[in-house]
Amino acid sequence: MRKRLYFCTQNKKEQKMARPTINDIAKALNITPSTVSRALAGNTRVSAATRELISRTAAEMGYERNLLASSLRKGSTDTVGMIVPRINRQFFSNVISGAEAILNPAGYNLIICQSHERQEDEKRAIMTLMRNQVAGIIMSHSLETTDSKSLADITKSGLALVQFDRAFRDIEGASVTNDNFTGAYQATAHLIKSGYKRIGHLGGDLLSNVYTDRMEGYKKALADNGIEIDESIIFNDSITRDKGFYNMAKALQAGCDALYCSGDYAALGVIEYARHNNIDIPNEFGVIGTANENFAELLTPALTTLEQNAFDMGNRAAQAFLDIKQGKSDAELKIEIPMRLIVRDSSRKG
Amino acid sequence: MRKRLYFCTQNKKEQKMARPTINDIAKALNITPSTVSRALAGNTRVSAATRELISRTAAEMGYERNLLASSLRKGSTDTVGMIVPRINRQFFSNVISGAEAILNPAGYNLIICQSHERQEDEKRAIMTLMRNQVAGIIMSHSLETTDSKSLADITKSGLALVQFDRAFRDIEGASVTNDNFTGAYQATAHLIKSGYKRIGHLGGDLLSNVYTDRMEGYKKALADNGIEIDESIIFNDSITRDKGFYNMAKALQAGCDALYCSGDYAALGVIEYARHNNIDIPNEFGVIGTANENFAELLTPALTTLEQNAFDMGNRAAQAFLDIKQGKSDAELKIEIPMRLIVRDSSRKG
DNA sequence: TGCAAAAATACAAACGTTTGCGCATATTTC
DNA sequence: GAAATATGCGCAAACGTTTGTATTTTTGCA
Repeated sequence: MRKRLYFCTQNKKEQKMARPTINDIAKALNITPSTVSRALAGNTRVSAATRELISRTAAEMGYERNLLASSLRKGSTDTVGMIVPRINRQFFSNVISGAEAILNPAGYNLIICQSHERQEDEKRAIMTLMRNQVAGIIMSHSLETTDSKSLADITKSGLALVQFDRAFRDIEGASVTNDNFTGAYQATAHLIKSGYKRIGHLGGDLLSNVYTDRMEGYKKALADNGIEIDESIIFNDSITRDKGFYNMAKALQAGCDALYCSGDYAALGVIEYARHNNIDIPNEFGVIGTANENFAELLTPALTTLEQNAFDMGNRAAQAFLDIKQGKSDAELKIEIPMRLIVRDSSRKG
Repeated sequence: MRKRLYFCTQNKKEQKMARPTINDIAKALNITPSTVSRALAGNTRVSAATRELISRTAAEMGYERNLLASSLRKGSTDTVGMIVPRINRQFFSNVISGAEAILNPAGYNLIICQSHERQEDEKRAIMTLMRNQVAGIIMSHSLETTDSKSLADITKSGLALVQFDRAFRDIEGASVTNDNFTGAYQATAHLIKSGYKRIGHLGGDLLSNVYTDRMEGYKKALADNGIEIDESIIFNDSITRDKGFYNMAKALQAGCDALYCSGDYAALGVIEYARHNNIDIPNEFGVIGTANENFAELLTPALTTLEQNAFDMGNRAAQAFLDIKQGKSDAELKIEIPMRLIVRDSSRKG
């Protein structure tokens, strides 16, 4: 079998040294590895004196616990997996930061995977995470993922699952979502109150709860204000900048004087179309976006938008994971976060 | 000792089942675990027939290799660690994506840590990654980290190290950086050619090579064009929006009519100050930023900026890691990427 | 001083893989 | 037809921990 390189006290200066193990420490002190292990774990079964001695020599030798071995033996890891569609979206990277802010202090580490909005990548990510024996998975599913089967497999194999933002409702485990319905309701109501008369909607893919909920909120606000719903000014699958630009033209043809958009990028397209065609926002036309992307406040006019507090969502998703580990029942772990309407120039009809 | 839950063929429907191991597969087929292991690894020492049989039943039983055990035995993992100051910065998240695009197909997984620009967090991250036995570390050090000691420890313990963007030059291992000097030179030269006469500089912390190089490039461009360097219009430690706003006032007092900024956020502050004070950009005042943040093109006026191709940088950093694994010498692995000047309205003097 | 109880440490198995070696059986070679 | 080679698989050790149990040492107390 292979030989082990034993820890050597710098016989050549600056030499690369094999990492010392608890066995090396044990050998150096003429004790057994089990005592070393217990000592480093702070177990009181080993005397304070040797505990001190051990941790000192461990530090001297530059010992670092091998988490592979440790986790293998213990049968559990302190790693949680996180799957997001894309890491380079303001929203998702902030959710990640938020989750990290809770999980790191709790002793967990994060391993991040991207699905790139593809179901296949998502499945691969789930497999990778399971193979790495993560303690749980926090995820927002890809847009391609329309059935919840692969997510169900996660909980079935005993892993903690927390869905966030985009969540299947028929799945056991925790979920943290925005209250998209109420948010969209408020945004639409704000447009009505501001005096816009014919308000359209740029929505997203209706296979996702996120977008159906927003559309429903939009419709309810209209209905509650006695405005008839006109399906011809509801444009689904329209959350990109291009689609926003394109559908703004259609909305204008249909006589709209305002749009509630399910995404800031779509709203950006709307503003750009208006700029190109000398349409005065907000006086002639009102726009509200969703997400509060970092550019929203920087546009001219600054974009009114529905904020989804990403960092907070990450916090709560992480907390939900910890709660599951503590044995809280799933029922208590379906969390809805209110959205906040940030009113800026793009909806201030003067 | 603890009992193992053996794999059970769904005695209750939908029951949570323990993950099957190669031992379970072996038992089911009345062969030994070693054969199973070899079969699943595609080893030709086991016959094609049994190989087929094994991989079929493995699939049936829902077997997934336990990477903890595998890596422990093999003495190496397929995980590489990545440390960035903040994940929710456009630049860093794109570098991560770029690295992932190379590493995933090569069979590696990424574990991401944030230093939050704090040296302590960075050290902790390094420790965590080492404990997790990563195959290498790709990182951009925190601004607080002014000596390269903790980075040196990485290579000393035999890990592959790739620095990107912010890199200590005295460290063995690979590095991928922007050609900040030439980039800044070009940006400044462009301002000169556009007819601006008194060009100042909003720089960053001079403890970082990134910012000293940019300042040197700026100075060289002035010198090459026969313009005297005036230290009073060089503002260091000024890469935030606030500082940009604040130092724009000072630059104006000092008679500047243009600024080359080491960051888009600083340039944003400059533009905002100009807007508040009715200063016409670009006619009265020229601005160039650095980074091409996503908002740069959306500002009014659109911001001329020096692009640092983050995705490409991630690609190359990952490739450098793979090269190290292949045994390429460090000398070949000091890579400089050219920057690209994207000319937009903010520097078009009319 | 002796003896039980308590404290400190040692022993050994186990986590799930991988892999060098050995041992059969099957195939080739002269 | 015997010797040499290939093929297919099993055995057992090892990776570095953790932990239940056993053993030794120390302590307290009569």
